[in-house]
Amino acid sequence: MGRYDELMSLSLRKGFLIPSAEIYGGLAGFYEYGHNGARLLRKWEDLWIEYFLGLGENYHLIDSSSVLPYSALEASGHVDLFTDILIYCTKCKEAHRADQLIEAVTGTSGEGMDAAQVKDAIMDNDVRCQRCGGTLGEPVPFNIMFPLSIGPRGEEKAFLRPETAQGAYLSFPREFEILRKRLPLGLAIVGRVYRNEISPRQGTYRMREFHQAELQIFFDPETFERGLDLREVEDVSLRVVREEDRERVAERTVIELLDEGDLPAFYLYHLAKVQEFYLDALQVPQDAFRLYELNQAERAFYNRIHFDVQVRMDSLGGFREVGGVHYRTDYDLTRHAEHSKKRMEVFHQGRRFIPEVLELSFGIDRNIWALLDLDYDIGKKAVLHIPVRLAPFTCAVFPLLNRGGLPEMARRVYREIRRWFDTLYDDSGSIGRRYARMDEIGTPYCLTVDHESLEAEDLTLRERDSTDQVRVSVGELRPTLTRLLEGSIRFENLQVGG
RNA sequence: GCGGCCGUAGUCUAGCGGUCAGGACCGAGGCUUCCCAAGCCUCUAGCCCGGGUUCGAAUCCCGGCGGCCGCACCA
Repeated sequence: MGRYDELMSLSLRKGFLIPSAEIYGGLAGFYEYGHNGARLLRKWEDLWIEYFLGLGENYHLIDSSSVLPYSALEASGHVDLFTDILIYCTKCKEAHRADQLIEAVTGTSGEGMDAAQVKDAIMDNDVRCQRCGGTLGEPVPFNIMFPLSIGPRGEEKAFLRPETAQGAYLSFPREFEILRKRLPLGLAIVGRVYRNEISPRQGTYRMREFHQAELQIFFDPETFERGLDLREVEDVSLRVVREEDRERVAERTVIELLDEGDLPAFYLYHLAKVQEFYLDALQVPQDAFRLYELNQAERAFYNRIHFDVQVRMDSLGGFREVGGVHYRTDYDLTRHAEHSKKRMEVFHQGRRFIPEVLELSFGIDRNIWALLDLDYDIGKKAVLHIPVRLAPFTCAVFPLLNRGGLPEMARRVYREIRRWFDTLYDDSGSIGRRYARMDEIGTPYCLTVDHESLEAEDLTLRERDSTDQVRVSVGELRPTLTRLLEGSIRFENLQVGG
C-alpha cells in the first residue's frame, strides 16, 4: 500500500474521516470528520485562534455568513474573475479556456468576453482545436462559486462564499468603529467555504466544501512596522524558496532578507510568525516546511507579495500548499468602497486613507491531512505522534485487571479527570492492546490502575511516544496533566517512581 | 469535465459464469493471562447502485455513483 492509501485507510478505520453520504455511494469533493477527526479539527482551530489572535492586541475572532449576496461577490471580483469560459473540442473532448484560445489565435486578449462574444470570435477567426484541429463546441461559462437563489421565487441571487476573507472586509467598517478606530485591526474567521472544483481529488486536499482559517490584518502602511517587535524575529532563519531560485530552500534570516530590500519588514515579521506556528506549535519538522514565493504570473493580480506555506506530504508526492501569506494592499476595501458607496477610508493619526490588508490564510483540512501524514508512524504498530494539544483524546484510563477492585477505582479516576481533560475509559482486551489502540489515535497519555494503586492511591502514567511510565498520585494527576498539556513540563522530567 | 485503471465484511484481500463468497486484521463475547496488539473458543459483518445477457452473474455487457492516475482546472 502506498502512503496515501495507508493514511486514508487509517483515517476511515479510526474515525477521522467519512465520505459524505457514504451509504448512497458518496459525493465527490465532500468528506465528513468522524469522532476523532472532529476533535482534531476543533483543536487545530483552537490552537490556530489562540496563536494568531495573539499576534496583535487588537486582533479578534468574528464569524460571518456562508451566503453572500451577488453584489458583494461582484464587488470582490469573484463573479467576473472566477468565471472562465470553457470550450470543448467536439472531436477529442479537450477543454480549452476561451480567453487563452482566442489570444493564441488572434494575438488579442480574450479576457472579459462573455459566451456570445467568444462564439463570434471563434466563428470570425475560424478557431479550431489546438490539439487535434477538430471543431469546437459551444462556449460554456464556468464559475467556481456555487450559485444560490434566495426567497420564494429565487429573486435574490447569491453565492456560497468561496473564501472567508470577504466576511472580514464586509464587517470592517463596523468593527473598526466599535473597536475605537485603532490600527492595526485583525479580523479572523474560521469556517466553511465552498468552491465548485472541477476535479476534487486526493482526499481532503481539494474538496468542494472545506474549512478555512484566515486572519485579515488591516493596517496603516506608514505606521504598521513601528508596532511590531522586529528584534524578536530578526535572527529567525526563514526557510524560503525564492522566485529566482525554485530549486532549493534558502535558509535566510529575517535580517538578511530585509537587507536585500525587496520584502518589507512587516511582511517578513509575519512570515516568521507563520513559520513559528508550524515549527513550534504544530511541531512540523524543519525539513518538511517551506515558504514558497509565487511570481507575478502565479499570484493574483491584487497580491503584491505572495508566499505559499508548504508542508511536505509524502502521501501526495511532496511539498503541497497548506496556506498563504498575501499582501493584498487596499484592493479589497477599495473595491467594496466603490461598489457599496460606503466610506472605507479611515482617519488615523492625522491622515485619511484606505487601510491595506495582510492576509494570513490557511486551508484547515489540508493542514490536518498534512499532520496525519507527518505524524502517522506505521510500523509494526501504528502510532500517531500528534502534538499533545491536538490529540483527539488527551488521556485514557485503564484497570490493569478486570477484578479486585481495579475497575472501580479506574472508573472513579476516569469520572474525575474527564471533567478537565478529553478522556477515554477502556477495559477491553489486554493492557498492551489498549495502549496500542490509544497509540493509533494519538492519545498521548494512558493511566493504568494496578494492584499498588488501591493502597497507594496512585497509578501509572504512560507516555505515547516513549512508552515510558511513571507513578503519579491521584491527587497530582490534574496538575501534572495540565502542565504536560501546556508544555510547561516534559514527561521525561517527571519524578520517576514505582 | 475528458481518457485510463479500479470498486468483495470496519480495514486489507482470495475468488473472475454454478463456491454455504474463503482468509487475515480489527471489533464483540467467553476462558486464561496481566504493563505494551500473547493464546484458545464462539460470534458479528461483505460482492457500490440500477438495468441487461444467461437455466444460473461477485464474475460478462450497458448506465449511474465513487476512488486513484494523466490531461485540463486550482481565483
